[in-house]
Amino acid sequence: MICSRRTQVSRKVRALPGAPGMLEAGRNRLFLEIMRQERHATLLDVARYAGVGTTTVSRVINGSVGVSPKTLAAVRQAIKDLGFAPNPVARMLKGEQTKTIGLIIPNLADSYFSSIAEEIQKVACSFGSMVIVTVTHNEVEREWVSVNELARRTDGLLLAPASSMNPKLVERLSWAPIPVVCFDRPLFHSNTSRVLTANYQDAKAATKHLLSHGRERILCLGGEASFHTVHERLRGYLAAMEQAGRGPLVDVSEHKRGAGEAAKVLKKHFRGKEPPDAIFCLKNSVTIDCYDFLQRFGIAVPMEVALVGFDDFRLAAMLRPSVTVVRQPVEEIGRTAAEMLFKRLGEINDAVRAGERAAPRAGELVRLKNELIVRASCGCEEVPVQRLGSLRR
Amino acid sequence: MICSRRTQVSRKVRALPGAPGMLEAGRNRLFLEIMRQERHATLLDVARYAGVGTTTVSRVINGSVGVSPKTLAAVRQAIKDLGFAPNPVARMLKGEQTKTIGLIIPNLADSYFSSIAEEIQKVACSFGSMVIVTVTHNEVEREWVSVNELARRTDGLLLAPASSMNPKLVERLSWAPIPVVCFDRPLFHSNTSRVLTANYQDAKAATKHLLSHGRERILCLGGEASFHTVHERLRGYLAAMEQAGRGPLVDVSEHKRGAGEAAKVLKKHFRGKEPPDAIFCLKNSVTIDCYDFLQRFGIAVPMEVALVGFDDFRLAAMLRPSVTVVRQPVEEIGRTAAEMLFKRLGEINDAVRAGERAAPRAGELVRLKNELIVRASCGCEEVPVQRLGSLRR
DNA sequence: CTGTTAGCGCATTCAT
DNA sequence: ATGAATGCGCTAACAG
Repeated sequence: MICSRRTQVSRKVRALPGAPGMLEAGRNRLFLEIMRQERHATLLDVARYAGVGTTTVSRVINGSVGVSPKTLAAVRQAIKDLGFAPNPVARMLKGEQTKTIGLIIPNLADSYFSSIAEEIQKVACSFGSMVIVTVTHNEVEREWVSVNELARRTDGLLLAPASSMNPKLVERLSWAPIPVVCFDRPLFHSNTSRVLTANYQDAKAATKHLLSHGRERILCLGGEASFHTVHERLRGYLAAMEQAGRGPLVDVSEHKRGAGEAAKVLKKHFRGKEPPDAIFCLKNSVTIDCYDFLQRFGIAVPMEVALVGFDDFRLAAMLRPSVTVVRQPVEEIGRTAAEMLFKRLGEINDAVRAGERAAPRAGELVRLKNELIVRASCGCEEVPVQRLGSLRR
Repeated sequence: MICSRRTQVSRKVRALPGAPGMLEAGRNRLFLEIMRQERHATLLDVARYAGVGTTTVSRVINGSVGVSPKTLAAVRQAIKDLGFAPNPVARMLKGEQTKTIGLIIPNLADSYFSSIAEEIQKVACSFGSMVIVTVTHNEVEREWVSVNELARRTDGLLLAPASSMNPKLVERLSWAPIPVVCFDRPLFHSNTSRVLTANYQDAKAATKHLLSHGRERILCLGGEASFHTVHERLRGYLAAMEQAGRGPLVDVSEHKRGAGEAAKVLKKHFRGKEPPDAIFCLKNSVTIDCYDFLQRFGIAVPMEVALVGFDDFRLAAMLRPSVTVVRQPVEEIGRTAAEMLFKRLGEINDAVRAGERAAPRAGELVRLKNELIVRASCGCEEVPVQRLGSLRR
């Protein structure tokens, strides 16, 4: 967008004869300036070149309705000759759609979110929109800034809220004239649509699975309990334990970066007089840290301790023992959220071009199902090694 | 950006008395309209509210130089009261910086690229810019579209070219008035800056490492050889083998999605009369597929077959045996590329606000070093299990 | 069917 | 120190 000579050059162009059937000389000059990339062709350039008005060109760009075949051809040719493409920024300023959506997630390096981002990207692309991604690192402050920046330059927002309890943000969003769809975590007391998974239910199921293996002292190891997702999973665990008449064993102390913290917590538990005989991890990274710990200290899985984690991860199936997990439908989450947003965007668009303001609609809630991927760490059998015979002759 | 009632409301406001020391009635009306989110406050609103001109408000926003303390305070108050924030889109249209950069990568779900994206995001944020991400899936067509879309609405581009040999794109970029930095892969015959890693050299080193373990029949397993990165790594492998006087053993047939293909290829090799005693994988996903195959068929690593892969991956250290890899400095790649872009952007900005067009500068080449992470799969010893004593008392 | 014109919100000369 | 006026590129009333 930086183009220092633009102003001067453009003045020159504007001084050119603009009558239909422009002089060859002027035409060439115009052509050259643009070809030399000194600036982009504008609508006006095309109009002049084709010897028509700007409106006509505009019409040709957006649908070509009500334009005589002859002019149409001329304009098309002009567009081609000049390599004209409408300036999206100018369109935005006119209050049209920006053809851009915002995606606000905690972290791009996390495969969970980056996979969702990939899906969202695809959907957006299919709707002819681009995606601006911002990262919050779960900090409400950064989220606030992102929302405000994006609200002015996007058609809609896809948001994994840094906190589910954020009245300030809720108010801001009710304010904003753009639709928002939350995913992974809800945003309480707001009427934004949400795409969530059955955290409670499937955590409960996972815990029950462990219980069905005869495990009694199941340690529930948490991520930060402040996240609604983790909170729900914890609730599921507690429900299952209570239902089974077992006392809960929970440690949701802060597991920040690095295996160090997890190891410390685990050591404490394994030094106790009644060490756990199973562990249920509420979060991807905790599962991995935990596995690392067990492996490093030679604690046999699943014989001594069974393990189930929430969230699948690449290679979970390739570890020995392979790790049983609750898998979230990652792709589906992203796809669904994006589709909901574009659906709403479509409605708004229709409303705008028909009557007035679109009817404010209460947000929907879509709850997706997770899947318990049974592998070996829970106590179920390992997939045996395949026959070697076929290879070694 | 969709706001159907805007036009009407704004007309009303514009008709309000605009004299300094605006009437309380008008002031309240203005205030209410904006507070009711019927529209965003504009520069003009602020000016009217504060009883000053738009220029003054503009000055206050950008630096506040040459404004009397009294007016300054008044304007600041007005901005606060009205919750005014400048519309970024309008600024863009004025030919200012868009405060947006474009990131074009093959895939967001790939942890290599998503980690890079995360870093880029951070850097951009620190420069007050947002990032629009588009995904090419290594298709030149999609890349072409992305570049063209982004060129008009961003200050600069960060690009992992779908193909290193793309004259059309090269020409288009020389055209575009925005700076481009390529990473991971170069773009031949273009003068864009590049951030690459020492693929050749470190692939050679990795191969040598395998050779130093006495391996003789080292199979080089490839990704798509069309990528420059893979090509370079292959060259490194070949150089090492030749230097060691060993015949190369290469299979870079297409390894598309799924372990199926890799398994097929590997089966062929292991059924041969002289099966490989080591494998060097040129690409992350191939390494994993390969490991999976070896594990599934019970081929002992590193005893029967040693394994080294290019690109580190999460859990490589936790597999048993752990996997030796060449690790690319992922974060550094992203950070460096982004910083180079913003440096260039700064130069251009300076040039624009000083004289004229910034001097076109030849692109730099930064080549980052990779690191051979020695773990167990190459034949080096496994890290032993830690003492249990400290845990079990 | 087609052209003229008036803004969208801001930054920016050029006056005062 | 301050303000009026102009235009960035485009769309959409509103005429012909």
